[in-house]
Amino acid sequence: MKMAVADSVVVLDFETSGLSPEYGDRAIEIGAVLVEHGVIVDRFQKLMNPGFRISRFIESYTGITNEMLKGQASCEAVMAEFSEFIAGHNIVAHNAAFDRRFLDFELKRANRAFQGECCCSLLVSRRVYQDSPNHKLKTLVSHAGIAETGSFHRALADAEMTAHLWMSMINRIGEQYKIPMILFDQLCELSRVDKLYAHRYLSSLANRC
DNA sequence: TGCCAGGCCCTCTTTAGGGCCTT
Repeated sequence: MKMAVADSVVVLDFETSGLSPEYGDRAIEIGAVLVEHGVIVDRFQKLMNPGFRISRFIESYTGITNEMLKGQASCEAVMAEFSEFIAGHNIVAHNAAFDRRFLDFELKRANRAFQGECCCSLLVSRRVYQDSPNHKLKTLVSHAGIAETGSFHRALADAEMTAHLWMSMINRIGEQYKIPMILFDQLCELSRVDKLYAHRYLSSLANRC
């Protein structure tokens, strides 16, 4: 198992055949980046064959076609490999509840499990970027002045841009509140603080510095 | 072909309803 550095996190994104594994939906692509000390140092991207044809809507939405999924490894094989990539790390995702459901579902089918903590960049963004028109990933990337690294709705590109959004929010907190280093656990706590009290919470962190 | 979920969050609220966000 890899040893995680203190200031590290894996940012991940799933493309799936639909919204709910409970209704038979499966992952079709996983993309993830390992961020250490504010720098992307490793990447993981794999298409996976769900064992059935995906809908035209998903083909259009993601750009991933049934033809592209032919001959790809099974979800179980890809997730067994991915479990090694995330071992020992905490994870971040945009609307993390969605990705966490698929992560747990697919890992279970691969006889694996994830033991780390999970934080949602969407919830953090609702507190840090309260001036954004909405909190879709694409809007936030534009709002924060982040360069697009690929096509939206492809797993690795979305994971990379979510990682840059994550770092952008950390930098914004640092600049506004003079907090030189905010910890993963503190960002998780921020995501749970009532939106109206986010400023108070961050000010309290600044006072402790 | 079109549908499915679930948690957050706001307000015309809290004994609720509906939009947002993910695919």
